[in-house]
Formats: sequence, structure tokens, C-alpha cells
Amino acid sequence: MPRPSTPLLSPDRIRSTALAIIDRDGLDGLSMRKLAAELGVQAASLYGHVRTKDQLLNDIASSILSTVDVSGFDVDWREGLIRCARSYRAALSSHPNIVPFLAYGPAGRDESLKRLDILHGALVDAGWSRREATMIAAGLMYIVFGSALSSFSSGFSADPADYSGRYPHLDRAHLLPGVARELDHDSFELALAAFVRGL
Amino acid sequence: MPRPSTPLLSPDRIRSTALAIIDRDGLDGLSMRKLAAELGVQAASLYGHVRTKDQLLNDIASSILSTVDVSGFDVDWREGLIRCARSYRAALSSHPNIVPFLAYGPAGRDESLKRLDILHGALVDAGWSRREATMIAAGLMYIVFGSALSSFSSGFSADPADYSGRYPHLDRAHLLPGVARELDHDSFELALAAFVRGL
DNA sequence: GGGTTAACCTAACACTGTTCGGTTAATCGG
DNA sequence: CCGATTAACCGAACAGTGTTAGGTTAACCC
Repeated sequence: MPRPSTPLLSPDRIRSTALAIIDRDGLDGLSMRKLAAELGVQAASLYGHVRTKDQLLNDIASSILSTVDVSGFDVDWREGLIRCARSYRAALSSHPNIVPFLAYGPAGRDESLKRLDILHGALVDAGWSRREATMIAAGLMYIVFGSALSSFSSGFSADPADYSGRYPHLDRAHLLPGVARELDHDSFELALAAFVRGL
Repeated sequence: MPRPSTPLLSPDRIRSTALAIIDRDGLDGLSMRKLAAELGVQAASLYGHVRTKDQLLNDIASSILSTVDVSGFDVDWREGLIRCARSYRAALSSHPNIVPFLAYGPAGRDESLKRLDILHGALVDAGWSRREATMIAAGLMYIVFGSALSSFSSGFSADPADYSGRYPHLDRAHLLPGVARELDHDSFELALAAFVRGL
């Protein structure tokens, strides 16, 4: 195919298609060839619009992080922490398959740093030392990312035989997958509330 | 090479060499060919001792998880939670490069379930409902895995220019890498203490 | 001592991300 | 309107991945 009259590709189209594949097939389900095929194009053509696959993932990650809202600190620092954490988790759990990639180096992304900066400043304004503010922000990230990895309830089997007998206290763990979403949410809320209350 | 007089390979030797490579070169730095080369062997020979690379990683993960100690619940459930979380984190941070793999489905591993079962039982014995016990255990795992991903302080740049001006409250973030280990540890302890106190 | 098995090998398959060189259409300058 | 440049795509290739099939030979058992 020669140069088409109207371009088939654009960074935006590539990003949104890639994210759709990740949502559907998982992080490992995204390959440049599959992405290209879904766009009606050969793999090599993508590299005219995207520097590298890693960069593509970083751009997608940034666009997800840019939806995080940290504007709740004018009321109360506790309330600000809670709102920030909820917003962060909502952003991550809207595209859970990309979280493992995101969990590597969120601190280095501009979209993440901007929000971290606000959070840090608000905590210092509330009377915490700089070091304490850093640690509190870190702790909040632990809970957000730990819960967003959703490695917990969704990691259980739905087969009762996997638990009964061998794990006396987990005899109803096979019910977890059915309520995974709700339970993960409630566990996150509990952890968040306990953390903020305990500060 | 024909069949050697004394076998060159054993599951144990394969596992420990693989873990050494992961510790040295990261999770992506482990390939079956490199592992084989390090063992003085061709890649195909590994498959006589190991079913698949994923299974190999799972075995390594299980051996790491088996070092987690959950024996502190006879004193007090709060103290038990804290000791369990510390032991868990110590196990993970002794081989940080494998944590991303571990974070996917720790709930499904036998070594993990055994410990989760004890934790769950201890919380129920302490008076928590089954559902509360599940959520508390989940919350503890959030903090443990969130901190073990160490995506926080080690993700910062050591170059002051990356922060000054752009992020008013992060003007000393370039110092973080130098104290990453200590800060990650203290942040974990703070998050853990706040969480347990807030319950 | 012969048959079986275990442990290794070579070669290959189907994939991966990425690059190089080529082809053609759109676009811009005069 | 024509010529040069550039933008957008493609085909083929490279080095790497996990994994399998089939072959070779030494160790082991009866």
C-alpha cells in the first residue's frame, strides 16, 4: 500500500486501540503486530507515530493518571487524603490490566509528580513535617497500588475443593470470586479508613 | 554431549541459579537460554527438569513465601498482624526483583494460602467477623505488596533539575534515591502502625 | 550383556520488538 | 502546472523469546 489519501494512523488512535486491547486481552495480550492488525496496518508503520512500545505504554499510563483528582485538600487533610486515594484507585481500576506496568515507576511520570506535589504541599500546610508528609504519601500509594493490583480476592479459585479440608478457616474462600469486586472495594475502604484514622 | 556420568542439572540447582539471575539482572533478565548457559547446558535440557518457565517462577515464588512467619498471634492480634506484615515484607524485599511476578496471584499459592488461613483464623478468634477478617487480611496485603513493589522512593530521579521549579513542594525529591531503603522501610512502618492502630 | 531409561544435544517453530530500504501519494515552491 | 520534498505505509529482515520434536549416548537393571 502506498501513502493513503487520508492517514490511517494517529497517535491518538494508536493509543486508544492499544488500551482497548489491553483491557480485553491483558497486558501480555498487546503486541505491536496485533495492534497494527487491529488498525488495518503493518507493524512497522506504527513506528512512524510511536517511538517505542514502552513509550506507548507510558503515554497511555500518563493519560490514565491525568484523571486523578487531588482537589479535596481545602476542606481537611484527612478528607483530602481519602478523596485523593479514592480517585487514584478509581482511575487504576478502570483499566486494571495496565496497573502492573504502572506500578513500576509511577513516581517518575509527570502526571504522577504533579499530583504528588500537591499532596505533599497540602500535608505540610496541615502541620506535618516534610519527612512525615513524604511517608504518609508513600503509605497512601501502598494502599492504592496494593489494592489496584487486585491480587487478592480475584486470585482465589471458585472450586470449593481447593480449600475445604486443607485450609480450615478458608472453607468459604471459593465464594470470593463472586464478590471480588465488592470485597476489594470494601477492603480498600477499610484499609484507607484505618490508615487515615491511625495517623 | 551425551548423557553425563553425574547429572549437571537438578530442580534445586536450576531454581537457585534462576533466582540468582533474577536478583542480579531483574525479572526480564532471566531467559531460559541465559539460565541454561549459566548452568553449562543447552536451553532444551532444562525442560527435562522444569515443566515451563512460569512453573519455575512459581516454584521460586513459593520457596520465598515459605519463609514468611505467622506465629505471632498468640500474644495479641495487633502484634500478630504487625509481625506477620514485617515478616512478609522482609521475605519480599530479600528478592525485590521477583515481587512484580509475585504480586499477580499470591492468593492462589499454597504457601500463601496456608499463612492466610492462620491469619484469618487468628482474627476470627480475636472477635472479628469472617468478613472483617478477610478485609483486614486484604488490607494488610495491600500495604505489604504496595511497599514491596518499592515503586515509591526508588522511582525518583537523583537530578535536582527534574524537580526544582516544576514541583514547588518536591524541591528536595532528588535526595530520595540516596535514602530510598531507609525511607521505604520507615514509610512501611508508618503505614503499618497507622493501619493497625486505626482498626 | 541386552533392553530400557535418563540426560543431554541440535534444529526448528512461532512468536516478540524493532530497523532498514523501498514505493507511492500528498504537499509545497516557483 | 511541474518538480522536489516529505509523509505514510509496506516487505523483509535481525536478534531475541519460550517451547517442542527427534536424535545420541551413557548409566542402570535384570
